[in-house]
This record gives sequence, C-alpha cells and structure tokens, in this order.
Amino acid sequence: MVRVGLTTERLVRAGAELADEVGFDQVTVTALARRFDVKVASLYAHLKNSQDLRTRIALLALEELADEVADAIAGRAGRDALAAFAAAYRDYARRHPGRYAAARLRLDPETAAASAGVRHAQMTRAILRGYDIAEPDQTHAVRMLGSVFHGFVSLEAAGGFSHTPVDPQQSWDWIVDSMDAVLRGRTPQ
Amino acid sequence: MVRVGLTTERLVRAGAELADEVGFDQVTVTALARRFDVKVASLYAHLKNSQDLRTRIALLALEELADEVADAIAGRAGRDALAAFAAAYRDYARRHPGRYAAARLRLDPETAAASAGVRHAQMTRAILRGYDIAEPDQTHAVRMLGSVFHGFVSLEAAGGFSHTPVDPQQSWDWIVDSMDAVLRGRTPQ
DNA sequence: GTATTTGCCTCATAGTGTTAGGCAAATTAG
DNA sequence: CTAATTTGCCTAACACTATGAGGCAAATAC
Repeated sequence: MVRVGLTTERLVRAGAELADEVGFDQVTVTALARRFDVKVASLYAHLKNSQDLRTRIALLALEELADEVADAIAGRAGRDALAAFAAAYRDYARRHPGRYAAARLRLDPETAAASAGVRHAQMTRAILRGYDIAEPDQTHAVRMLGSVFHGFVSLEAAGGFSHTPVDPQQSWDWIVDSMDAVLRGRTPQ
Repeated sequence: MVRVGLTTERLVRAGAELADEVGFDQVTVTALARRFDVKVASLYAHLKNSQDLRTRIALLALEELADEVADAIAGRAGRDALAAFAAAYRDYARRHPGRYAAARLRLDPETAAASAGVRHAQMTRAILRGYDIAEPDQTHAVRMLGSVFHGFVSLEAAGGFSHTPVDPQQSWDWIVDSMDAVLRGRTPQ
C-alpha cells in the first residue's frame, strides 16, 4: 500500500482546481478522492466532512482574491484605483469561476470574521478614500460597489449577457466610469 | 391505495414553497415526495428528473417576478418607475428567497428564450425610456441596473450586510438615487 | 530494532436519484 | 352498469455520495 501523501492543504488546493473545472457545487468528496486515486473514506482523516472542504475552498479563494486585489490597487488612487479594483475581481472570477463561486459561500460569523473577507471590506473602503465620502454614505457606497461588481461578474458567469451582441468589456468600462461619476458626485464640494 | 392527485403543476408549486423554506439547493425530489406523503418514485410520472423540477421552479419564479415587476412599473416613468422596478425585485427576493435563487438558475438557450426572462429584459429597457439613452449605452445601462440590483439582493440574502449596523433600506434608497443620477447624467442634453 | 504513530484501506450504513414493472383506482366505451 | 383502458402510485432494484468504525502496514521515534 503506497501512501499518496494527502494533506488538508493539498486536498483543498485540488478541490479549488476541481471547482474551477466542474463548478463549485459539483465539488464532491468522491470526485476529490478519484483525483488522488484514493478511497473516499481516506479523505476523512484530513477533512471533517464535505462542508468543511467547501468552507476551506472558500477561505482559500477569499485569500487569493484579496491578495490579487491588494496587488492591483497598490499605489493607485481615485478612479485609477477603482478601475484596478474592479478589474481584479472580474479577472479572478473569469480565471477561477469555481473559486469565485466558493468565495460567495455563506460562512458562519466567526469563520467569516477570521477570514480574508475582512481585508476585502477594508480594501473597498480604501478605494473610497479617494472620493472623500463620509459615513453613512461610505457604507452605502461600499455596498453599491460590492453589488454592481459582484452582480455583473455573477450575471456574466451565468451567461446572462450572451443574448445581446454587445461586448461585456465595453459595458464593464462604462459601468466603472459610471461608478466613478456617482462617487465623485457624492463628494461634498 | 388512495391517490393524492399529484400533477406537475402542484409539484412545482410545492417545490417553490419548499425552496423558500429550506433554500433552492435543498430542493430535492425526496423532500418533495415527503411533503406529499408519497413514495419518491411516484414523482417521476410527473417530472422528468430532479433537474426538470428545478427548471420548472425557475420558470415559475421568473413568471411571478415578471408579473410583479410589470405591476409595479405600470403607469410610472423616470425615477418613479426605476424605484418601483427596484423595489419589486427586492421585495420578491425577500418574500421568496428560494424562488429568487431559482430565477437565477442557468437555463439552456431555448428554455430561456421561451421564458419570462424575455419580459424582464423588455421591462428593464422600458425603464430606460424615461432617460432617453441610445444604444449601445442602453445595453450598458441595462446591464448595470441588472448587476446592482441583483448584486445587492443576493449579497443581502447571503447575509453580507449584517456586519455593519447601517440599515440596508437606507443603502438601497441611496443606490437607487445614485442609479437615477447616473442615468440622468448619461442622457444627452 | 522495537514501539508508536498515522495514513490509507475495508466494511458498513444511510440518503438521494432514477428506472422498470405491477396492481389498483379512475375513467371511458359499450 | 359492466367491461376495457388508462393512469397514478407502489415495490423492487441499482448507482452514487456521504460518513463512521476499526484494521493493517508504512513511516517515524526512541
């Protein structure tokens, strides 16, 4: 009996790849076991259960995404930062659709609080520094940005834009411009 | 052996209720059979399979939602219509979270083309008539509205706004105002 | 080299999805 | 109103996924 060398780490990473290939909700303990050519029950030494696997993939995705976004907005401000921020999300979602879906998994409060989700919130607020918007408008703006970008990306992934022959990239740019305009308009003169 | 009187119609309706109660992805042929106190295999006389059930629930949700939106925007124009349109979506999503999730199910092209999804697209464009936006900007605007509203509703449903003590309704109103402002700004003078 | 840990296995159980074929209830025909 | 037919729900059976218990051999510690 040769040991494959399973670890939680490797399983989660492979789970993330699987998610990108077949979709996050097709990620199954069984499929993962197949990928390592190992019996299903063997995975339970490294994972509590199926939900645990999914949660770990979600946390991985949140980390990766936060890293990429942080990288994208570093050294930028204002509209430039906004565009980079938006692009980072969309790019990640397109490169890693399964992981992106995983990142939207509902986490229980403690897990969420310890996750990279916190960094996401901070970074979104950082973007707004360039626009000088005070509370509570700042929270509204954070929610608006989160909504449009997430909404667009998720509609795009669901094929919602394939009925109209207009390049989604054009729409994306137009929307980023619009967001910039709104935020500038919300800045007190 | 007493017959319960199953029909595809009743099953789909019950499936929609089930979705609202336990979440769309917890909708299972087995759970549905339990609800009618009937053996699982009996449902297969009325449903092709599990996917068929889900698709039918999605179509039902799209119809209902389109009806409610149509009702809401009837006789309104401009910002008024926009606000009513937005509210109709959010209200439906909050009253029927499972159905709302179902409405986002990816349908195959022919099914989608024959669904109430078409009416949704038309109504969104109808909203924009009040703003006099020409193509391709109109498509961009349709996508933007779809993205923000869907994004907001889905983040709200996922509990994404519960970390901050700002009333989501305030954010929603603020966002609707922002959309109105953007669209007015995009109107050629 | 023996002792211990530990990784993967086999075995077992339960839930869900789906097909095939049977019998009785409902419906239609005469 | 009975007989013929349709049809609704059932049982049986199989495949796949999830999960737990306990075993044996490989890796590691002493």
